[in-house]
Amino acid sequence: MQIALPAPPDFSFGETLSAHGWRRLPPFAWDEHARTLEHIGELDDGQVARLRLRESDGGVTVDADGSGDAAEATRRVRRMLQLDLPLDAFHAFCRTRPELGHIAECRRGRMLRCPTLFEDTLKVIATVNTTWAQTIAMTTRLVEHFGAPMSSDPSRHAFPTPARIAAVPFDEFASKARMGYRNAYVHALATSIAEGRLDLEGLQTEDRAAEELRKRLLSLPGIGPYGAACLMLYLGRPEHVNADSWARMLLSKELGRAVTDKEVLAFFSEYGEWRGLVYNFYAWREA
DNA sequence: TTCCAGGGGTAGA
DNA sequence: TCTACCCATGGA
Repeated sequence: MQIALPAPPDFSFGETLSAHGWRRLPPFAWDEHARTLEHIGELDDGQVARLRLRESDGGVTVDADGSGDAAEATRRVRRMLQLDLPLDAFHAFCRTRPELGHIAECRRGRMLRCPTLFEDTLKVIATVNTTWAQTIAMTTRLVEHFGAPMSSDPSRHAFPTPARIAAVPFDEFASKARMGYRNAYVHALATSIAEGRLDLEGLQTEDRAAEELRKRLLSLPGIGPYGAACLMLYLGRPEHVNADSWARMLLSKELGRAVTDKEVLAFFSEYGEWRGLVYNFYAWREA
């Protein structure tokens, strides 16, 4: 099955994929030569489908394996590429600031997301207080041990659903996932969703105030100010800066001294409602 | 051995 | 609201 998805004129396939490291985390696979992004996911009906995305004239072409539903494939790709995110106001703001002009010029502002908020959330938890190599290793173990295999190629797995993680006893999950103290966060999160006590995906469809959304995200196990800011950014609410060790390092380099998270936040406060996006696409991030 | 990496939870002030 | 401390894991 092939689907041609039109994209808005301010969309850039390459910029969206390179906005952060998500394309290097399984079950994403990026083919640099073919400029193709692959993702394997378990659909609502339990089927495991592989989506292959590539840039095409005026948008994106999606090749979907298996007999999956075109509407669901489309919905997942639109979420992954943030095709429904309006960027005109952000780009207009960027054009008023010399240091941000490159963002509008290069059509930056969208960030690759996973097909579900659950997958994004687990990956954010896997970036906390660890190295990027460990993040890749933890994510790989989640996919290989707990994700549903593809019927056409059982060596390839989807990202695990909450139900699949919740079905595994905690000790077994911890010994296979090896996520350290994050084991408890991930298993508790998956279990609360699987048991119907938490509607995580519902958080993104309800029209709630930014602060209310932030409170809900902060209440999730393993999600603090950094994680909540990341997830809000992915949900199109960029009014918080996901101050990480990279931000502290770069700002301390610029100021010639050690800086705190608070100083990082103060540095970007002038960008108001756009500060989260500005931070992620600030010129120094290209270095 | 010790430190620490794209922080979070908790206690105590 | 802020600080101090601990936290599992694995590489340097």
